[in-house]
Parts: sequence; structure tokens; C-alpha cells
Amino acid sequence: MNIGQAAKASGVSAKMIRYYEETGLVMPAQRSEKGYRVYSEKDVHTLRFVRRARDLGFTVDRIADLLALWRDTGRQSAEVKQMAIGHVAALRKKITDLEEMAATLEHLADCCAGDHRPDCPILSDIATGAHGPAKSAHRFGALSDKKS
Amino acid sequence: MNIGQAAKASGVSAKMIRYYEETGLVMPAQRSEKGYRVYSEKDVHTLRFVRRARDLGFTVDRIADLLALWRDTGRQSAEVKQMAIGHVAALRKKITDLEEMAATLEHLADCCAGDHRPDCPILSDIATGAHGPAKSAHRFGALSDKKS
DNA sequence: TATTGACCTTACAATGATTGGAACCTCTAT
DNA sequence: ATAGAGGTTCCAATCATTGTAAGGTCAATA
Repeated sequence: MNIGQAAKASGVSAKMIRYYEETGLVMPAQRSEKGYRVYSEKDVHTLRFVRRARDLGFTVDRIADLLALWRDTGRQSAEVKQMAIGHVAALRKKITDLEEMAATLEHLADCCAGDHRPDCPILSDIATGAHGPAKSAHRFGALSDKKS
Repeated sequence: MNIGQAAKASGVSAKMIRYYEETGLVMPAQRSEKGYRVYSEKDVHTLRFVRRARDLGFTVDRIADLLALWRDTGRQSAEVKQMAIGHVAALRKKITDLEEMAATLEHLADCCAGDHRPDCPILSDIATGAHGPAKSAHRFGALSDKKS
């Protein structure tokens, strides 16, 4: 199977498959005589694993850990569970942050006439900082769930 | 006021102030004879505006729009409100996505014994894809709230 | 057989917001 | 005079992903 087929079968783009290989998340694929990457069903299975883990919001680093646990038949489920719980906590934190933003903004929008007049509590609020410090991480990416 | 002072006063790091200037989000600061950036209270006010808008999760592009509206005393509040509502929708969408991830993962964690044994429904699920497609954007950054 | 079009290869750039560092200049206080 | 704090520019890294350019390969068709 070539990379295009593997991409379709796994849901991971060919671009990303190459990237995952380059960064060491997955083992380098076999190569055909002419240098084409060749994938087995097992490889596709691994890629699907990666895809699903991404869908659950895990970072690539964490997926590497998950893959290692997946392959280690002697793992302790406690370790996996711990990772899952930690990730849920990170997700919930992010959700809380976003909810605070949404709530603040929704409140402001409710206070705004939203007509032809220029008076706007939304702008006034952003300008004067009437709402709480809203100490968000003000950085959207990454869930900062890094390996120490 | 030098950039360090402006940074402290506005809550925007000196690094980011330079970046915002470079990208045109804020006007280039005045310069002293020796080339130091010099900031007025008004400049700091603007930077604070930017900071608060970031805290509300707006992208830099959107903040540019907000700044333009803020400066335009002839604006119609409807325009601002529309932006706010659109942003709230984007936030809610992101929240929904994250919640789905958290719920799925939490359910899996609940099903996992989390002991010394290797059997782990979390890994099995990720491997076999028993849970729904969970068609998340699988890209955390940016709220994709772009200007068309 | 020659050509076309789809697919593969590598390598590099851009995204978005932010941080880090290096190399160098300026100000202030001792 | 010198040290230290803080300013300047420029370049690189982060994270996951996409885009593009230049070139090689494969299958089928005219």
C-alpha cells in the first residue's frame, strides 16, 4: 500500500504521515525499490491509533507515550488511566477558560443595543477593563500538558 | 515612558509590543534621539485594550477590527455586537468540541480499572475506534474565526 | 511508443502568538 | 571607569498542519 492509500485508510493525511515519521512518532515505513513508502495493515492500524488520539486532543508527545503503552503488553492500566485523567483535567481547564471568555462577552453583547448608535458597552469594557482580570492563558494552542 | 514601563503598565510584554508594532496592529511608537521607543499614556491605553481583547480570546486580526471600531467614533454598535456574537459562537463551538473529548475520555477512564493489570479499555478504544468519529477539528489553535 | 495525469519523493515556507537568544548600544549609579 | 539594567535588531524555536516547487514513477490511453 502506498502512502496515499494509507492516508485514506487511516484518516491521517500523507503529509502528516511523513511528518510523524520524520519526528519519530511512528517507525519509518518500508520502502519499495524506487523509494516509495509501503504500508502494511498493521501500519495503518497504528496510524488510526494516532488519529484517534489526536481526535481526543492529545498532543503528539502524549501520543508517543500512549503508543509506547499500547505496544507494551506488560503495561499497567493505572498508567494509562493516569494519563487519561490528567488530560481530562487539562481539557476541563481549557473549557473553563473559554467559558469565562464566552460568558463575559455574551454579557457584554447583551448590554449592547446593537443598533446604528455608536455607544457600545463592549468597546467601553474592553477599553476600561471593567470586567475581572480574566487571567486566561491568552494562548490558545496546546493545552500545555507537557512532559516534565 | 520606555517599552519596559509600557509593558508593565499595559500587561503586554515588551516582546509582544514590538511584535504588534511590526505587524501593524498598533502604530509605531515615537522614538527618542537614541532610538528608544517612547510611549504615552494613550499608547498604554491602546495596549491595554489589546491585552483585554486577547484575554477575551480574540485573534490579533479581530483585534485590529476592534481597534478600528474603537477609534471610529461614528461606528454603529451593531457592528461591534455582531463581532462579539460571532466570537461567542466560535468559543462555544470550541467548548463543545473539547467537552466531547473530555466526556469520551472520562467515560473511558471510568471503565478502566487503573491497577497493575495491563487490560485497558482506554487503549482498546483508541486502537479500535469504538467511540464515535468525534470529528473534532483536531487542531487546537486559533478558533479559526478568520476574516474572509 | 509517446504522452498524459495521478501519484510519489524531498525540501522549504507559512501559519499564529509567543518566547528565547545573540550581538550590540545606552543609560544610570557607584 | 565600569557594572548592570534595559534598550535595539535580527533570527530561531515552538506546535500541528498545509502549501508549494522541482523532480521521479506508474498506469493507461492515443
